[in-house]
Amino acid sequence: MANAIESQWQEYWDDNGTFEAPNTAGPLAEPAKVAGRKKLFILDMFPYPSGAGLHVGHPLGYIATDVFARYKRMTGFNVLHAFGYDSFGLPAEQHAIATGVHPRVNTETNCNIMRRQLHRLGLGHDARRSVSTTDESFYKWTQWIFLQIFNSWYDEIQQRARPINELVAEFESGTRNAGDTAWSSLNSVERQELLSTYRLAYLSESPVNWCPGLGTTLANEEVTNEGRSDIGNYPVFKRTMRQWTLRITKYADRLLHDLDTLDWPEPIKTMQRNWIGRSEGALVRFASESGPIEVFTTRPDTLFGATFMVLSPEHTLVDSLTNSEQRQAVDEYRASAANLKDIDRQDDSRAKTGIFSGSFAVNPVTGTKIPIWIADYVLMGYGTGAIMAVPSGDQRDFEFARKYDLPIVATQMPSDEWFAEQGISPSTNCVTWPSAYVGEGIYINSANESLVLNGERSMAQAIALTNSWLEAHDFGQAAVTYKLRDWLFSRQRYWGEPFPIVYDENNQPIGLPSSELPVTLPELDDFKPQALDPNDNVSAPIPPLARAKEWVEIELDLGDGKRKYRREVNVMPQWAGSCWYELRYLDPTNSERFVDPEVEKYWMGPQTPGGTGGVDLYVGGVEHAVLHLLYSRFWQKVLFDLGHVSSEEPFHRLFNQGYVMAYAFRDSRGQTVPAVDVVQVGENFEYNGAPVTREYGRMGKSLKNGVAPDEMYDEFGADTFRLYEMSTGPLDASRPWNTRDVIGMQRFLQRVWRNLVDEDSNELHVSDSEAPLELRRELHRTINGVGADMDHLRFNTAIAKLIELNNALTIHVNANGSTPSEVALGLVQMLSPLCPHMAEELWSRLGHSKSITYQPFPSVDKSMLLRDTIEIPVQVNGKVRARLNVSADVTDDELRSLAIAEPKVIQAMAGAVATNIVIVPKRLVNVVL
RNA sequence: GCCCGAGUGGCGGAAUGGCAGACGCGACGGACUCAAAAUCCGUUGUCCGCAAGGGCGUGUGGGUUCGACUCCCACCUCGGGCACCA
Repeated sequence: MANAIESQWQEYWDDNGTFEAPNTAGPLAEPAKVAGRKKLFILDMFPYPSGAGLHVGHPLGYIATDVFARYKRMTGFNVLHAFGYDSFGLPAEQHAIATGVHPRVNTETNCNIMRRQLHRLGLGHDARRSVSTTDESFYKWTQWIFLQIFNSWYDEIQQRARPINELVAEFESGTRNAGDTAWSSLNSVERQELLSTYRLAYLSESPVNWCPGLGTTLANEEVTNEGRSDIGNYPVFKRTMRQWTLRITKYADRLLHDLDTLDWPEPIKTMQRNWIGRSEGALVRFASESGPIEVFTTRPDTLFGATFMVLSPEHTLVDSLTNSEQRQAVDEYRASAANLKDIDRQDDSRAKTGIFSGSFAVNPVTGTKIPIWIADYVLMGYGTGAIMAVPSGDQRDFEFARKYDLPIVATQMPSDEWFAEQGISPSTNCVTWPSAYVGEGIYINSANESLVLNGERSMAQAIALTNSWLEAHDFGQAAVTYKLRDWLFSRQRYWGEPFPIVYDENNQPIGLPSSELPVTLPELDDFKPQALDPNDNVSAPIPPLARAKEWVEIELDLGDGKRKYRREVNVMPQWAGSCWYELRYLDPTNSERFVDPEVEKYWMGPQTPGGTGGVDLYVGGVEHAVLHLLYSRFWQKVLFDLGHVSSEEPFHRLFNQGYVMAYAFRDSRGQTVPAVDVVQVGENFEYNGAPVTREYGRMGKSLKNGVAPDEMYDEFGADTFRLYEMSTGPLDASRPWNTRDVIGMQRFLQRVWRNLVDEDSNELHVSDSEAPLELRRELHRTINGVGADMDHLRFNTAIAKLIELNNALTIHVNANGSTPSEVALGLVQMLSPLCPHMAEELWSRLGHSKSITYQPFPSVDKSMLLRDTIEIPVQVNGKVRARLNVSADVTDDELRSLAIAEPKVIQAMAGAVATNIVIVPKRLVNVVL
């Protein structure tokens, strides 16, 4: 019956707009419906519409938010729950390259498949509010927001983004110094170049994975372990390109501090804090033949121990510092480092490698000439891309010094315990220590004429002394740095948002006026990039949009007459749309603004004065802990600073659902292959006849191990499937997929049905007679427990409680032939968030003409939660030896005397005397011997 | 490697300092049936024991506590992320 009932109620909900949430203003306004209800904005991390459609991992979070939304509607909230598609992205473009079918066609097909699969689940979304990031009416506003960012700068004093025009005005009026040259004497190109050093969106040279054999740049995921392309197995080269970058680092401190205001899982906050990676220390300048080399160090107090310097292979000074003798070796080393993945370069267990540049720098505190080395364990993306190496105080520097026989000078005397742990005597020369010493210790070898650290002092004091010395002698100053890097925002692809940017004849980027939006993607006949010689690492990469010549060359009047311009040919990354999509759900059809301010304030604004606003519940996978969740916070803050939104944070409460896990398989190159096509051969697994290795991980497109939900609908129906997904564990835990277990939830629903409806006659057997006291108490205990579980998203235990109630009801029905109506009504109401179709059907059969959706959740009669007698375990030395059945209002004294009189307790005590009797009132007795 | 999690019966899990194994799956036994399916009733951590009863038991090793799945330390294994999958 499930399929018939479910499609009937889905049709009813569609026809009646059951889940449409009223707005306060604009086309979706229904003020009468808004009045007197608190708002609740519930959000799912929207999916990428993959060609494989939905897999059974997707609905875990979607069902959970739907259950929660339905529960909250029953407790009086105006619930906004909408759903959209993050539909730009790599797979659609790859599909287009392979088949020649336009990504838009493919994307629409995939969206429709997913929409159908989700509709079949009975999710209560407001369908009017669905958006796709690829809709022109959507990405028009993604481009508009980019322009807001481009046309802004970060005012360090006010600690907020401000329009770039206000900076220009300050330069013009002279209230702000433009730098070495006065603003008035700069030409227009120089002015633009100066402004670009302030803009929150700017161009920089950044590395890409360039694959000439495919004629395209590749995502990290598309590069194999051996540094070749997944498709075609061609060589991949790391090289730099001029790309858009967003100045997220300006927000590092606010992104860090505002985490404290959020109701997010603590581990996610920790991950974001670590990702932002704030470090205090000093910038120090070392003189060299090629000018000063600046390093960042968290330990300026160890500067006397800096016996060499190390530059990242990508450092701009490497060329000029390399002498002719070392030239060839350095070039070879840089080439090999270029082909390493960053993730491997950060592997501390890897043997250190490096090469001497041939040049020296001067340690500012000792005046000593120290060699400058180049090594890949120093990364260009952190600090200044160069370090001072203190081998006695840093393990990586220590290993490097030992390998290349570089000098080691101790600046702190380790503790005796440390020497004991290392198994060496305190007189051991630091050159032969087994490892570096990191920690507090008496300073030694750390003094020059004007800076003396030697002796006993705290690290903080030594750092402060060094920092002020550096500043006084113009060698550096205290500084804060972050691991967080500015956000590389260009992709050399087709299927993304075009930038609303054109270049003038001076090659200066110009933001288009809003009237030019949206900048739509040009049509292309062929999505295949122009392949080159696989080893041609010289020719420039040509992004797909660059081949649309008529689109690229454009004539515009931007206020100074018609001129020729050239469009930006990169596109935005997929993150762009997901940075603000939740705002568009609020006002999806607005053509004047990205969202009506009044509507935005209602759904996103702070609910209490001084409170934090944002989405009330955001549910999604923990894999988004740092990137998506940091990028969208950044965009929200820019929009907030510019006065476009009323909440400084986008997502007030975050909940991470676990993953549905499944086996996945990888080929010899480390690339995943589709799990459905893998065959087991004895103990081993093969794909297309080649051996593959098995692993276990999150179901999804990356691991190619999805299982479609459609067969669940066919075999069991949506209600059973929903219940199964919610019952298999706590929402935040991952769980393996196991079709075999689904039947249990179907049996449960069938038992509920049979308790209310006679199978033979199809008539209700619900009676008006009162439920006996014990059954009524069971009902109210269940209402109490299920309500609390629903509030805390503990749907698995809510379901267990409902099963227990129904099992008790079955015993009653078997004895009495009918279900008391109070139990029938309560059970159906409690079930309705979880299995809404069956609940609607039973509700209707129980004589109600309106949907159960807005019926109040049953209320608890507190007097029904009492029990007459309780069972108290009695422990002897922590082991349960007996149980007491006592009155529910038993006193501690009664428990004590009953416990020690119990024969099994006396036996377990074996004649010994109790030294203590611990009594937990009305719960437990522990006799301690 | 670094950052963040998780390890409990044959399986998914419950219990957040107080009775380990709720609830479900599976398995086993019984009822119904010509039979099977479905349904209903019962048993089911493990070891010793005919039983009564007892020993052991929440990844491993230590610690705190009257009492630890729960808190602390170390380790092992598995999962998520590591900036161009999203």
